[in-house]
Amino acid sequence: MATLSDVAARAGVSVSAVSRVLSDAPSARVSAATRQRIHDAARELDYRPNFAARALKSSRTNVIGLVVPDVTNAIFAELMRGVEEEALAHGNMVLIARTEGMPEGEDTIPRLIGEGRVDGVLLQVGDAMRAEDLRILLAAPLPIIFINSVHPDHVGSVTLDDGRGIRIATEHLIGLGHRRIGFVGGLPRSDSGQRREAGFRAAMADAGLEVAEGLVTRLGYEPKQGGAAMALLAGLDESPTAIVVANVNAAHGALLEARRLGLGVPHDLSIVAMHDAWTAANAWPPLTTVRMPLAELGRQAVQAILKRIETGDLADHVVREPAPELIVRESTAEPTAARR
Amino acid sequence: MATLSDVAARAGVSVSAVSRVLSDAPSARVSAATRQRIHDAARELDYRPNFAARALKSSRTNVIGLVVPDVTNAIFAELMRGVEEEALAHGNMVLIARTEGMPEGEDTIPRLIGEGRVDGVLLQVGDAMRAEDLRILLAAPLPIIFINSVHPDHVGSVTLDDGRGIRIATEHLIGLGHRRIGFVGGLPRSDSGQRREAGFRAAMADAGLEVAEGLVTRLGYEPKQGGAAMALLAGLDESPTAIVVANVNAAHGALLEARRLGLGVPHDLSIVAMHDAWTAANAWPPLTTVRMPLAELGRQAVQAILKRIETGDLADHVVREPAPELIVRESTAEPTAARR
DNA sequence: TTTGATTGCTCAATCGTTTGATCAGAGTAG
DNA sequence: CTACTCTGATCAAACGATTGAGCAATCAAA
Repeated sequence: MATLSDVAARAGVSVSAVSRVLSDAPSARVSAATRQRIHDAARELDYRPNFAARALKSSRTNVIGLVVPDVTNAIFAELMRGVEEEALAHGNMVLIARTEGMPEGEDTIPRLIGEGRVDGVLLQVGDAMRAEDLRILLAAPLPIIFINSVHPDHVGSVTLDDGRGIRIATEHLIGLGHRRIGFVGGLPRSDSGQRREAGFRAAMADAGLEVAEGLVTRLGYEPKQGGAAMALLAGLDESPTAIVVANVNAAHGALLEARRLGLGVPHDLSIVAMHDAWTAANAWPPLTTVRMPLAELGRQAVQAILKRIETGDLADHVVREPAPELIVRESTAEPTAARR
Repeated sequence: MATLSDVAARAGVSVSAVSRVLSDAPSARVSAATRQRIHDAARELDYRPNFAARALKSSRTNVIGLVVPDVTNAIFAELMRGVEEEALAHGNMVLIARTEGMPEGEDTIPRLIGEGRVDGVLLQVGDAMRAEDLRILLAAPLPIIFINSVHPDHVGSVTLDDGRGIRIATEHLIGLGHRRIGFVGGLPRSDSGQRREAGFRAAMADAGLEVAEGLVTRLGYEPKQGGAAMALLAGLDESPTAIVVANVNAAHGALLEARRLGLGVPHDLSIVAMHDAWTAANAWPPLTTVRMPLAELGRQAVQAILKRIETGDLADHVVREPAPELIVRESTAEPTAARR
């Protein structure tokens, strides 16, 4: 690989001249002719700055860490896409670290921040994140932006308008004529879970409908947990005619369990889920969902962290555009007369 | 962050002594007492080597690049898990780069290799990888291991025993009594696609069954393409009673299309797919699949590239253990008398 | 013509590690 | 007592880029 001094030699100038021209430093006083020769030489040698040298000198790696619970998730995939695109657009790369299901004793997080590998971290806290890792991250002298969660002692987050998304889902069911509506939520300690449940309650209240406490579950966002919630709700004396599921992954589990129990969807039970993913379209019946601006969330998270790194500015921001969108597929319908 | 010289100062020794002790260089002649003081000081300061400085000096980043078509894919997720775990076990980190669906004009690949960000690259070639990116990768003076594909002018790959996997799937259908079996394959130019189709033909031949050419499609691994293949096969005069789908993602599309067409699975049509993923268990009916050792593939790919980096050794290797495993769910059954 | 400012560069230190070369002192052999 | 050989360290030069300081030449103003 060509170095700065190779380019300098070829252009017949000093290394510093080359450095200044190629990174067009404002303090560069270089004639147009020299400038041209430098650019030519760099192009001919296909010069690319060695990132280790640059990082060492400037203590900027142009890498941002994306710490997520689980890469498998179709939802994170969309988020990652936004993060990656925006990062790239600003000349940054993304180093992904997973927090769940890691072998015992691994130390990715400490290494990520301790060895100076990243300029900042985008953190999506999952249900099973180790408290120790979170502590280390918060204690680190490194910019951190929380994605879709807020932390009591930490300013700097980008979140979705979860309440609005769930409200749209709930209003869809209400509009179809459902009155006994259940809620399959995230874990109670989950920040987004609380916001989603609040959205559900608000929508119900606005429609003058009562929320039967037995119809609200808080088991988690995973398919298995969605299935467990479904089993719970179906076993009730007064089971719901429709459910709002706070996460599309849980909705898949719920759907599977409903089928196991012989419940026809949407005939016996309507299901609407938050977040859209390709799996929703391929489910049977295809799931009605509310699409949230996940890619935009990722993009704005990157903007937030870069701003933080460059100017020190810090803020909590809610992503409202593009607005949540109801994708009506085949898992929701009017309640049957018998069950209304 | 503490540096080597901070540690040296605290231990009352020179920087080089610290460096040698902490990276326990064989050439280090240091007394046990000094050694102890150095270790203590390092621990007290929570010293971690600055990775930029280390990379600059040793031209080793301990980062390996994982270049995949698409992170969304549940199949890659499993692969990534294996890659990540094995890399971590050897003190390496993983930088993920996506090749499909990237904005025009991005230059991730050239930057990845040109700026010295990675010690080597694990490359999963997808259907839509840009020829230019592939050319750059092959031309780069950087170790590259192909994952589940082989390249004519390149030694250094780790592949699955695709033929064996498809054979197991096919034999399952034959065992159930199916004789008119279709194949939903990958694109003809795809390396793995060819191996899978060959496995299918071999299994059929061994059972003395003929492969009707109209029953073999080669549209691709994506859900949409699986759906298109399904439409094609269902429209045939002599449609199959069962199909082997070369990829579970395509199987989801096929399943959806079958339902659209009013085909009952498995009553009218059995479906078995290669690769297992959580989506398969959550489909309706849950898909019968052949689980391939994807995580192991990832692990061995890492081993291969580290070996390549350290010793220069290069080889093409097929991952046969753990052996492909048939996961019988509910999408396969004996053919109905009427359609046998 | 001297002074001062401006232009167009180059010099050299520095970031934190690694590593070959060097060196003082102790021990051993002759 | 001299000549070696170890032992246990230190010195100093890289790696490649950035950046403040310096310097020679040119030009305008006094």
